[in-house]
Amino acid sequence: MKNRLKVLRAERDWSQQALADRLEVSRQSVNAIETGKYDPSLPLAFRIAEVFGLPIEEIFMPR
Amino acid sequence: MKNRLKVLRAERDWSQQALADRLEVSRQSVNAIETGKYDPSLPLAFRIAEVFGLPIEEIFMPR
DNA sequence: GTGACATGTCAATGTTCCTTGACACTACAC
DNA sequence: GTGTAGTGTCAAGGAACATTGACATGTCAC
Repeated sequence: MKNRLKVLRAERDWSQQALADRLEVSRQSVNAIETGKYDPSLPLAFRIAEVFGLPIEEIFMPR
Repeated sequence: MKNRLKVLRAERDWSQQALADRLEVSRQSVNAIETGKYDPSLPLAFRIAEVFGLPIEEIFMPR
């Protein structure tokens, strides 16, 4: 699962910590998802989509 | 996380086993997701969306 | 009433997600 | 140089996801 988190975060000039705060997860979780160590849970994916105001499909994509 | 799996499956007249086969997961996993025991992983949610030809947001919803 | 299918659920096990706490490195300000 | 912010990564633990195998129930055809 690839994702556009890093770009979306950069567009908004948010640090990993700032995004983590908005998502109410740890900074390590944001970093792990961004660097592809694992995928977010579905509920977290929904929160990420909400924070960025985009559908899940425009943030995450297979492969 | 609520979901419309049971209805979507009924519309297509698929058994839980038939859906599980298409998703390449166990029947128990389909049942557990349908009955709300837990949420699917993000990759599985994508496969579910693909199988039904719908965006994730039209199958799963918060609360 | 026996057989086949569909569904719900349980136990036990393994993997993945998410946590806290820590350490290293870079870059930039002071 | 010292301090601070940002990022990447590790270890260890707990919570959530997914598995196989099994058993119970109900329905429907035959």
